[in-house]
Amino acid sequence: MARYNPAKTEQKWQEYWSKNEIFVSSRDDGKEKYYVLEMFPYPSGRIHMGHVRVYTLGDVIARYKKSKGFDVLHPMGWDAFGMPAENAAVEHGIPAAEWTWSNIETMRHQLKSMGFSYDWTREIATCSPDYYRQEQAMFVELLARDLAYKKETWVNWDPVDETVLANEQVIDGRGWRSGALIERRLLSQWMFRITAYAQDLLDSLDNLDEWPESVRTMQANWIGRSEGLKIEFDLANHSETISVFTTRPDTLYGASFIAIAPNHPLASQLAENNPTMLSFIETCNRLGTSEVELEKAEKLGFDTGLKAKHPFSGQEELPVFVANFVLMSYGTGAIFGCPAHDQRDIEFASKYKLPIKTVVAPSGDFPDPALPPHTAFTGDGLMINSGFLDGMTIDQAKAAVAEKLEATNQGKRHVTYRLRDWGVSRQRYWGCPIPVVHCDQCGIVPVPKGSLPVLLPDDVAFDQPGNPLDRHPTWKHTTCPNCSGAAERETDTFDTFVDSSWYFCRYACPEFSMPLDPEAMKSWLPVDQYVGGIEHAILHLLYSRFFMRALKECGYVSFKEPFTGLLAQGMVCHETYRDDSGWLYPEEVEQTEAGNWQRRDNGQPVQSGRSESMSKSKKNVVDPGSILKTYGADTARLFMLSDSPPERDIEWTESGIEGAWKFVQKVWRIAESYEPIERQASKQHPKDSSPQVIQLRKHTHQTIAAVTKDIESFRFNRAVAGIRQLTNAIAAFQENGSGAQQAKCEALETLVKLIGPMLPHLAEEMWERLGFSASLAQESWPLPDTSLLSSQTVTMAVQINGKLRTTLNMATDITSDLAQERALADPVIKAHIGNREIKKVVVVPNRVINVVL
RNA sequence: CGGCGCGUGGUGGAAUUGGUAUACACAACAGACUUAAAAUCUGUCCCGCUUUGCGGUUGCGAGUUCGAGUCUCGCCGCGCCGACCA
Repeated sequence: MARYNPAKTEQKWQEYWSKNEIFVSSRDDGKEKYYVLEMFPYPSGRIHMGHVRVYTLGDVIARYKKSKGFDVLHPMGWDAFGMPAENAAVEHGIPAAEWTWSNIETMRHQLKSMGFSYDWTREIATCSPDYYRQEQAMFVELLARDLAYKKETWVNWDPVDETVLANEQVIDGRGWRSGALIERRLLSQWMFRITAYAQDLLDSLDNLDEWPESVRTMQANWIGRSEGLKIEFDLANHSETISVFTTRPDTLYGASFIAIAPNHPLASQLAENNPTMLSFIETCNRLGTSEVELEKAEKLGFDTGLKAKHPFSGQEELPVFVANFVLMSYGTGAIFGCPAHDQRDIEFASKYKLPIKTVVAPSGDFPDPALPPHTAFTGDGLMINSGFLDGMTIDQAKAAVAEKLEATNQGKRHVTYRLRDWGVSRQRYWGCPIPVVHCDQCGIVPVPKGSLPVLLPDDVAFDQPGNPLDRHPTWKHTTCPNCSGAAERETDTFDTFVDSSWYFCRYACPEFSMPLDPEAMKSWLPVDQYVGGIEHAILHLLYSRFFMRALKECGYVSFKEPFTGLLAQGMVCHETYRDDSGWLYPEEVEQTEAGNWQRRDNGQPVQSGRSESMSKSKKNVVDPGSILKTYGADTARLFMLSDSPPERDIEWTESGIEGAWKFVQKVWRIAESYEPIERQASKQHPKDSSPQVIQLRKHTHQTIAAVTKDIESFRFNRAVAGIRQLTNAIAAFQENGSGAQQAKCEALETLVKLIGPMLPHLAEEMWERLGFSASLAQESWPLPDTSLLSSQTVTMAVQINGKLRTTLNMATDITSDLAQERALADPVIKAHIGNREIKKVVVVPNRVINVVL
């Protein structure tokens, strides 16, 4: 008996699928469409285990849906712009484009060897001019609709690399590459007006019921809607007014100061004639953005000398501070401080000896002796010391203050969001050029659609820090499309999140001459099932949701939610190993008989650490390439599906992959040992079969029902468990009597169909061996025979006072009375009851009988 | 500090959504086959006891219920995310 040879078999079927265009999608109006998509990879060089996991999950769904009769769209492409290509250019002198395309080549080959059912004719790469020209065309339209604009914003500036850094690239106040101290700088940046849709992005989350609750909550928190009041404070000694946003207007009588952000316009104005204030503001701006520094940062203020008039009394004057904890980017950039009822304000007030006036009386004991001193009371209570508000609840007081201030035009109810507009400018080379020119005469002029794409130049130099586009001898010099005078190109490129905000649309019409083909959009979009990592739960998904709304406004699409269903899968983890020299790869260590770890090369002891997400920096990675070579794609796929549910992290283990390998071999052995019988005969199941034969048939059909349900709900680990049980039943089946061959044949054919989406190569090979000539990939999913699903008898639990005492077999249609009678007649139960009195008997049909004493 | 999630054997995890806790595997141990190994097959495998049985067990403690891994409250522990959002 030959062992299953994955290398040979897998290649055979991959060639077959490709040659016969099994997975090339085209719309057939007779069928319902199903678009399944996994997040496309960044072409970093080689695929990693995370890719294997997410693409396996998507492939199971795609193959399953195809067998259920859907017109499936399952494409793949490349998120191909981004920093690593530039780093390769800097470090190894390889042009970014060349590096990227060669990585794509390698990874495409690797993905193909995994046997994924992609329609490769629709492949796209975001770095291809065919792709980014369309992105540029869409940008021009967003610009025309004021959904894109240029604005001065504060950014993290790395003075050594001469580039803007994202928050996550600033580590402890220093640039992640250069190590230079990061400055806050005001730079002119391109922005997308995502805030225009803040409310809709929030409201629509309610309709995304096929998304995980956690992702919806994260998005809602990110958008961060708060309702409050804008209050205008007149100044006693200045002509300006200060507009303040608050969610606690009820505490207005407790106000003891006003604080404005260091970069508030009024602060800048005052600092012009006040060097001390200017230097205070500069200190604030230098403050790093890292968590640690913010955590430690003391609340600091600078008294401007201005006095604000309390809107109610008009008499009371509140000092106006510039304070480092007030953010210009939220609300109005100014607050009123009510120390008694806000933790930040009480810290500030304690430092600067400002009054602390209680206006909300707690119902219980406050201050709570258990709490540290200087703790603000933020709970519920009734208003005191607050004039006309006294005695009201917080909510009543909020409404009363809003009403009164609105009546006198000193305030207005206002909703504000934590969400900021999306800054899309990057001072980088390897990205989509932003298609505008800067003309001295005409200002910012979009590049006309006929002149697109604005191509990235190939001949760029990385010998200096900063953006090579900016230094290119010729590229940025051009003429104004408007006046034909000399003009300069925009040298910023797009954030790569822009590229990934619409790629899923382009798959539907990869070669269309305009951004999107309306017909294709109608046929395929939105994505029915999106699969990807939880790390993109906020930004990528939110940006895509915004982009669809923007495209809808431009008339390209008619929907606004891009992803109907979302499956967020967990990470692939592995133990970490290290010794004095640093981290070690799993293949560099081995386990001793005592269970300790040591180095393979010199036997020195090695520390093993906890299991963490696979990452190159900790070297706890396993290369899919070597796994593929040793075990083949099907085994790797099975490992990813068994044991753990998709949304949870999985631990990569040697024994786990061995277990998957053994199962693949076991299934193959069953197929090998089986002599195919006459096809016609197998269809007829005789009526005089033995109970064992009927049992196998029932098991087969129950497995179909269970596995179908499990796949529909993405519980692949359960599906695998069910398939393993059926496999064990077939292996153990020794009957030869009437109907035995037919039953075994039916079980085997079913098994092959059920493993089809998970182990497609093995399944095809077995299908062929069972005597079928057509590809399994084109077969339909089995339907259970419902007459075999129900059983005449069921095992019921009999409890006494909720404690299991025995089990009894009963007919499924037995009446409750009869079931109760039989249970009470059972000798075990009788013995337990003894001569105690029965208070009550609860009968749950086909489940349990509980005798209450 | 806040938000969200999780806690079931040595391990990954099941549990018909309030109804027989530990399915399916991994590891371990014992046995069969073998000159031997690998592979394969069979058996044991939550804990305790006075072992045909009895008692206990889903992080800990309470509650609701005829019945709780599942619902409620309070602790403890772990993980992820956010971070001065007025």
